Parts: sequence; C-alpha cells; structure tokens
Amino acid sequence: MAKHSNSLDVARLAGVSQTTVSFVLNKRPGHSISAETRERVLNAAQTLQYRSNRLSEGLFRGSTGLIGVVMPLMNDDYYTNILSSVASYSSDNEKTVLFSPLNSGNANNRDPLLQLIEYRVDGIILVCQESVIDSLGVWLTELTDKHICCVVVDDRKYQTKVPCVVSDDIRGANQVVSYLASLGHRNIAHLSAGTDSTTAVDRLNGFVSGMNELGVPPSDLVIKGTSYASEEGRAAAKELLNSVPRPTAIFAANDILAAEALKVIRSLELKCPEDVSVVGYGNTQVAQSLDLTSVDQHPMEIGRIAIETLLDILSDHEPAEAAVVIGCDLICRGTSGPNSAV
Amino acid sequence: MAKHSNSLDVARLAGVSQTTVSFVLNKRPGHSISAETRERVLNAAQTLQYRSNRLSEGLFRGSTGLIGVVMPLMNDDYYTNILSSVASYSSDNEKTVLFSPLNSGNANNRDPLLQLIEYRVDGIILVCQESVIDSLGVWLTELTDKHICCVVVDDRKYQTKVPCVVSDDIRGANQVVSYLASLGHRNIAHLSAGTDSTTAVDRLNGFVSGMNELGVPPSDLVIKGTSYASEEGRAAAKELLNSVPRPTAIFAANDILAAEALKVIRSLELKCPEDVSVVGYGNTQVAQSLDLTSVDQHPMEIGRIAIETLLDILSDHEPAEAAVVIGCDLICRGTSGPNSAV
DNA sequence: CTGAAAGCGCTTACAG
DNA sequence: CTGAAAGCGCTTACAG
Repeated sequence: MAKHSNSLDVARLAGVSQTTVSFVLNKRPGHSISAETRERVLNAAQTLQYRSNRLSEGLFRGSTGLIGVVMPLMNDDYYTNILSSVASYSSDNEKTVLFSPLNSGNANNRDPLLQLIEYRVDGIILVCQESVIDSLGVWLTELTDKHICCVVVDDRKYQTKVPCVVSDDIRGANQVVSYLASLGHRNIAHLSAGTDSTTAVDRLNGFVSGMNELGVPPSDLVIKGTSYASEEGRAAAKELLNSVPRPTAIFAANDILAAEALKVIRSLELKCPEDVSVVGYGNTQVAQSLDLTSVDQHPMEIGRIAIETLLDILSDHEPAEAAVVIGCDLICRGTSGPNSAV
Repeated sequence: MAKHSNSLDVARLAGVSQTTVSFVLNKRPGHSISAETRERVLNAAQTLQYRSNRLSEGLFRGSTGLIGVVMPLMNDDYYTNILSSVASYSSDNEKTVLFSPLNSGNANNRDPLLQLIEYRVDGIILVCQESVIDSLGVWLTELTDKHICCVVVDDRKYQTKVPCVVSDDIRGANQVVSYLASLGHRNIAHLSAGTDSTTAVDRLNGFVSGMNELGVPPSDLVIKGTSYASEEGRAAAKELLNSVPRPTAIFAANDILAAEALKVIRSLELKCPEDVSVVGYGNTQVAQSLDLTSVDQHPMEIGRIAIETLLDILSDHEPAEAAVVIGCDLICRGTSGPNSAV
C-alpha cells in the first residue's frame, strides 16, 4: 500500500497547526505568516516529500482538476494528435487528463462516461465516431442534467446545446477537387468511406459539390467504397481503376484508402501520378511516408481549441454555443500531377 | 458548477440512513437488508441518478482505482496501441487511466510523475523513451519511497528494482538478418537510428550479431543513420544506396526510416525488391500502407502484460522482479525478395 | 434489520 | 501571527 505523508505530518514536524501548513503551502495573500514559521513548514514539507492530496482538495473545492477525455483509440494519428494536444495543454493549465477509451474492442465495455462522472471530472471532451453518434443525445442530456461541461469534437448535431469543434471536411474535400481540376483533371473518382461516419459523409458531400461546381452532372460522378477499412477500400479501388473510362485522378476519403489505391495502381502496372493522380485525407504519417498529396486537418489545433473552449467555460461560465470549424490545408506531394490525357 | 447528488440525498429520499444506502449499493454480504428497504433505496438512487463519488471512496479506502500512465505521445502506432490496450484492460478491471504525457513539446513541462502522485494513483505504467532514461533512476526511487507500484515498459535497466516489460528488439533485428540471408542477401546494410535510444541500440546490436553469425566481419558492416527522424534518415539512406558496392538489402530501424529508404530507391530509379530489398520495424500503419516487410512488436500485448503485471502486484503484493520480454514476429510483404545478384 | 459516529486529508471561515 | 473546528462524500466498526 502506498505511503504518503499528509499535512498533519508536516504540521507536527514543523511544530505548527495544519492550518498554518495549508496557508504557507497555498500562499494565501490575506494571512501573513512569520518568515521563520514559513521556513520551518517549507523545510518539513521538503523533508517529508509532502504532496498535497488532490482528491481531498477536490472534495472540499467541488472541483477536481480532472479533464475527462472520451475518444476512440485507433491506428490513426488524428486521434493521437488530438489527445496529445489536449493532454499537454491540460498539463500546462494544472489539469490532468482522465482517459476513457471508446470501442476498446473488449466485450464488457463499461459506460465510458460513467467512469468520468464517478471521478467528478470538471469537464469532458468527447471525440465522436460512428459508434458514438447514437448514444450522443443521451450522453449529452446526462451531462447537462449534472451540469458537467462538455465540448464535442467531430460532430455538430448538438451545437445548440453544447460547444462543438469540427474539422471542415466539406471544404477540405472541395479544395481537393478544385486542385485536381486545376491540374486538368475532370474524370475524378471518389474512393469513399460510405455513409456511416459523419466525416466520410462530409468528404463525400464536399466532393460532390466540388464536382458540381466544375459542371460535372451528378449522374456522371464515380463513387465507390463503403468504409474506412483497408480491405473494402482495396476492392473499391480495384473497381474504380477498372472502370471505363479510367479516372485520371482518385480522391480517397483518407490516407489508408489512398494507400490501397496506390497498391492497386502498382499492381495494374500503372504509374502515379502519370497515369492516375491520387489524393488522400488526413495528412497522417502514412501520407508523409508515401509522399502522398493529402489534406491536413490540423488535429493538434482541433485539440487545442477544444480544451481551450472547455477551460474558458469552466472559468467564465460563459455558455459558448457556436460550433468552431477548424480549417484544413491541402499538402501537395508526389502522387498528384497534371492530367496527361489532356 | 457540476451538481451531483450524494448518498445523503438518496438516504433522505428513501427515508433511511446513509449507512443503509451504502450497504444496499455495495451489496455487503454480512449485513442483510429487508427487500422492501432495498427496493426503496435502489429506486431513490435511480431517481436521483446517483453515482458514488470515487474520490471520497478513494479517500476512505486509501485506493483510488486510478492507474497512472506516463508515455510519449507521438505519431507512432506503437504508443497508441500500448495506451489503447492498457486503457481498455484497466476499464475491464474497474480501473481508470490517468494520463500524463511526456515531451508535450511545450516549455512548461510539469513533472509528469507529480501529477499522478498528487492524485494518489494506485500504480503507474511508465513507458520509456530516450528523453526519460536519465530521469528514470530518480523517478523510481521517488516511487519506491512512497511505495507506489510501477511497471516500466521499454527499458530494463532497473529490472532488479521494478518489473519491466520490453520488446525483444535484439532478437527481432536478428530475425530480419536471418530472413534476408535466407533470401540470398549478404550485403545487408542497416539504416540505424543511432545510439540515443535503447530500442535503436538493441536493433543495431541485433543486426550486428546477426551479421556476425553469417560470418560477415564487423569491419565490413555498413551502418548509417543517427536518429528516428525522417530527414536524417533520408540523408543516411542516400549514403547507403550510393555506397559501392550497393547493398542488396536494407534493414531500417523503424518503418518511417524504411519509408525514406523506399523514397530514395524510387528517386534513384531503382526497383524494390528487385534491386534492393527493404525491411522496416514496428509493423505500423505505414508498413501496411507501403506493403513493407516489417517486424511486429505486438504493442497491444506489451500493454496487456504491463497492466496485468501491475494489477497482479496491486492485489497480491507479490514483488515480481524479472523482466518480461515480449516476442516479435516478422511480417513478410512485398518489399523483400531474393537477392537478384546471386 | 437499521443508524449514529468517527475518520480518510484537505481548506476556510471564525476566533483569539 | 496562529489554531480549533467544521465539512466535502464516502465507508465501516460498533451499538441497538
């Protein structure tokens, strides 16, 4: 069992009361303590390696300094970067992250929110994903019932009730289409991730609207793919690349799918970007390693805004309502080039 | 400010004492409660959406149910997978992860351990990295002073003092060499990550010993590279591929470096694996996307063993001492093939 | 079968 | 300038 010294231990060693210890250690401005007593307390605390018990503090204050983070944890830099940014920013603001994973894969999934509530977190950052969307409404009312502040990332369905931070996937996808069009491409196909995920739908919509702006009629749009899974992506990529006429450019809904497209291109002995240009989404490590043109969503920025928003609400009680939309940037690399068919 | 109902609220609504509420909710075996009272308490708890305050519980019990995790958070599936596995396993065991990032990048880095100690975590999983190695000794004595259980991942320097879980990098690297040798390669170069990181050193050593077993004298070994950073890796890969005679196979210390080697190979208009075979390390998303032969370290398994070990110590007080070495597996993909020069 | 009381480790009015 | 006391929300001997 762990052995921690407490403020009473410090008090005894310094020959003062607990009150004095608390005053010295918390540097209360009102109460002045004699320099000599101060010194004695500080020494005692040092000697005993005293660390204040944040649980007790929290109990008294009604504020724990804990920030709950609920998110899926998958092989995607996106989530890692958000977590990294939230955690480091929290740490800078004397907050600590209590982490609750989504879809841990294991069967006995405890309610991820419940754990956080039981520890009386000051606020929650909830990063959404398909599997969560259905529960979201219930969760949010549970949180508002208990007056627990929450910021939702990656979904804006409830933006009137709770602050949301989302990536501008529609515009990102749109930018990709404009960029490919500027390279002379018209026969652009979309390797989609289906309609289960909000982000996939947004990227699809951005693609469609971009193509419409180019004057391509909806009936001529070439779209395949049903999820972010690489196996399905591969099959869809094959269909796309075997269709006649073959698209001169493929816009994939994420970098993993783009990687699958590249594999298929290679297996068909086609060349990228000479025969087919490929653009991904997310600008993950995969994109960098593949020299893949992709859209950077700035996940660190998303995390930063989310935690900043949460901390703002926590201190000001200002009920921010609007959704914050984080812009994205197209990063051009070697997999995209001029349409050689022109 | 958050509003939670407490056990007194429940007691009042049910018309019983706090004691009874506690007994009902915690299903104490000794004390029997009349079915009718039980029902009333349960209903009241339900009505008030009562959630026990784990901080108060922890204060009383001297055990918080919090597991501290200290790790770097970078664009590497390895850490993400460890965290994912630790978090889900913790959750399954009624524990919650308190997360403390390493190298958050920001200047005002609070001591990552301190936060965890202040929240009186039951135990700590410490995933090492170059930047931590120096502090490790100090940290460990701080933890043992306070009798806080700790499991160290990725370093076994202190295995006599604390349980360690490490990946078998030496053997992994060794396997790569054997595999490449079995394909007829003899002129195998190592794209190293230098000597700052323990893992990089182990992979280097595994490579060297593997080559020695093949009968290649140390003086003939070709080794370049100084870190896991892709820029440096790229430069080193260029040197390797321009050396005479050109290596017929390159073993890179991780997948990112391998990806850089592949880029250089392409830029030199060489073919992989026909002209040069490439093998990475980590079997990350990058390896899958590049169809890269790589070594899977089973990070989920590493995380699982780490948290299992910690939970064992926590419940049995058995002072496990030995280091657990997690095996790894070579995953053969398209970037490695027979030595065509044979 | 049920409840009053003490205590986990803190902090802050309130006295002196 | 310093301390005794109460209370944050729980749980568990100990009574009855």
